[in-house]
Amino acid sequence: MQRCHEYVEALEEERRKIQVFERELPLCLELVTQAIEACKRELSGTTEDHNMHGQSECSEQTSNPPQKQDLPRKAAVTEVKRNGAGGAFQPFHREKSVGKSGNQAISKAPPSVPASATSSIAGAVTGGTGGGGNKKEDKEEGNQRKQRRCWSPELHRRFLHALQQLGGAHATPKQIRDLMKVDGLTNDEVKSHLQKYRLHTRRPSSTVHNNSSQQAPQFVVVGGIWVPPTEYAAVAATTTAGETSTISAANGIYAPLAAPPPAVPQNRQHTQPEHLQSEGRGSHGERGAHSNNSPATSSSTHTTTTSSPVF
DNA sequence: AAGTAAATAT
DNA sequence: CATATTTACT
Repeated sequence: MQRCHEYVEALEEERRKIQVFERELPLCLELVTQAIEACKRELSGTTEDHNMHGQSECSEQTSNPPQKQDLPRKAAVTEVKRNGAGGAFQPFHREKSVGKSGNQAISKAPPSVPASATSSIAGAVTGGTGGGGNKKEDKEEGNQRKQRRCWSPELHRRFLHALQQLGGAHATPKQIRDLMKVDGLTNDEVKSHLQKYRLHTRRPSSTVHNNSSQQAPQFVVVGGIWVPPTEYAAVAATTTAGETSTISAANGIYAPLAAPPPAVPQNRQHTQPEHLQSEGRGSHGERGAHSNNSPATSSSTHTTTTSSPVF
């Protein structure tokens, strides 16, 4: 029994190590977890003692007792791509793109693990995708689009941090990823985020359908660097001599961080002769009759939500 | 492997 | 309908 106990502990340690690679080795985690549970069952069976101690971080402990709790011992084959080096596994291939609307119900999250991560960030970082809860058990089906990586503020924070260390948004995805030190984060994911980031940092003008009347411009993007919601003004301040230090407001999206001030389209006084119509992006039949001085033009649709991308 | 555009998912 | 994230392509 003693040995068994030690075995369990060994397994648990193993599991802790694997946990980090939840995304990459879902099956491993599952297997080890199973083993542990099996051992524990046996132990508790042998001994009257209910060794249910530190069960803290085991399988889903959803606060949903009255739920059909059939053991999820059905290893769900999850996509496991990035097998960089000696990729030992190459799961099932997904048959290219499947019909668009056909398969939406059959894919959710991999192995869910509450992951009572040790440090604060660990959770936010490691659990990258897990932004939300994973309900339905995924059913088989070889196809499974990669789980959407959720860029939690934590991740974005790291992203920015890395970006800084590399000075500027010219950093290469790989470099960034390395500095971020986030497990499971792939190059492509970073690349993608970077793309978005760049898109956003670039003068978000033109398309901006801002009516000059719209309250005080919540954020003026002056050659700034995009900063995560609130906070982290510090980061900016630290790194470079923050010339312009006007952190955007609450839902601020952009923040100033001394940078080679690109042409900054300052406030446009009600200049009407300004033909901002830079690109005739396809179908934009909004511009009906201009000469209409009708007041109707005013805020027709309040839906004009100042979009605030969140990371 | 970096950039970028197109495809999808939310 | 707008965005966020993934894929495909170069």
